[in-house]
Amino acid sequence: MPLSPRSISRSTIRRLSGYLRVVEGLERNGVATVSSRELSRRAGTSAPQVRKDLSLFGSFGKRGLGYPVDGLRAALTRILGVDRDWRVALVGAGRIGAALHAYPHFRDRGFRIVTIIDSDPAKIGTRWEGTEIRTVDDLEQILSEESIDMVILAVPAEPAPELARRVARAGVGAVLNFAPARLELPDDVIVNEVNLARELEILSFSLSRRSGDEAAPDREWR
Amino acid sequence: MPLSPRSISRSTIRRLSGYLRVVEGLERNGVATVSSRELSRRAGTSAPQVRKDLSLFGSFGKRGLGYPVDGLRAALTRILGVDRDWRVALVGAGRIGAALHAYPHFRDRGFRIVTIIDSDPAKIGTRWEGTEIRTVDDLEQILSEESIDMVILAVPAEPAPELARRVARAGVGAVLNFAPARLELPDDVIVNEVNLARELEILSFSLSRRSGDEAAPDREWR
DNA sequence: GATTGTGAATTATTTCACAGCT
DNA sequence: AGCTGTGAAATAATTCACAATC
Repeated sequence: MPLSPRSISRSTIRRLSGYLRVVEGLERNGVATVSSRELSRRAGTSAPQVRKDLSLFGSFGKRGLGYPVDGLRAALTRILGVDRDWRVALVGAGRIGAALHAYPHFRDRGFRIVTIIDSDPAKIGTRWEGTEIRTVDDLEQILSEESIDMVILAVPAEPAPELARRVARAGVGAVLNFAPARLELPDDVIVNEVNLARELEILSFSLSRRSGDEAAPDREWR
Repeated sequence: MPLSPRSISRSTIRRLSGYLRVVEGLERNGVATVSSRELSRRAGTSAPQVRKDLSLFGSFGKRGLGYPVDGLRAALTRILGVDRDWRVALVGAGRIGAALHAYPHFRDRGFRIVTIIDSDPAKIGTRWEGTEIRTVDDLEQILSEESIDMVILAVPAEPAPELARRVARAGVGAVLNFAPARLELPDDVIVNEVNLARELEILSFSLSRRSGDEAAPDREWR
């Protein structure tokens, strides 16, 4: 029963998030307990994997019975740090920014977009659902004054690395980057990347080797 | 020099996509060759990793010199299957759908959104940049008539699993799922999930264990 | 009888280190 | 001398299997 396991892999965190989603669904349906087998089925992994993942953080189940749904939901919420609200700044008020700003599941999870920042003079001063769009010129000041915990960076690739550096310098500890550019930030800033084109490339890769590629000579690639 | 390596991990594919992005940038800057060291630095991985990843598909470099940028770009484009156009259907014309439809990097990569499908009667018949929004009632017929290769599923969680089944039944081989729901599809359909809330949860998890958690007793989670 | 929690075994992935070209 | 390509070694992740518990 490790209190703070030394290091948790990103895959494990992803799965924990999946378990939380499943367990919330079960709770809404009034299910009282769930076995690792059932949970794994619904989360798309294996039962031993579920038990191993959870055991990294404590002992939440009862042998012979399974896991209490409410207790597990509470534990996962706490482990993932979503038992509190987080102050989020949206940097970039383009189309992706707009979609993210309106995304209901962020709010449901306690991710509160409390400020929006953009560089387009036509947008500065306008409001999205009551939240004013402010100028990127004041980036550092806004992030610091608003006690921002995380930044969602939804800007084009070109300005992204420099903006990310400014965000980091303002003391923000975590960045979710939607720009197709690699951010080089100090180790104490957590960066998570979402590259939308890459997700389609994975499909394209897999589809490509489906049919007729068995005999492709590698000479073709010089 | 394996022609069609048996199985390639998802991590490897992700990295290949990263190498392609880097190499395209180098090419635009007129760089002729790149070493595994330089490439790894720019892609955020290690030099042996780059060499291992590439060697899974062939031998693209020259000892003593490095990799020719143009040849490597061509090879990666081919490996990832983005040396051709793909016919993509967007299912779900909400805000996320709108952002994805306008996303320039999809088109740049040959992912052509040739049809848009929604369930909202108010949207059916209207057009986005010339592409008509069609009714989900005709989903199967549209996907088949339009020879759709991939579907981007940008709908709420509730209808997602059933819609995905219909997409699969229509013979589409790949789905990029933005709905926070797990899709259960036959093994011959490739599914890739993007869960936006999860990406913030990863940040939240990491931020949470930054400070003051060393002594948290696990009793608190019962 | 069912199911967890967990060390041990297995499998997968990454890194090392060096022979072989340029 | 510099750098790739790759088997071998090391590390990480997953699965197994079973004692402990309900």
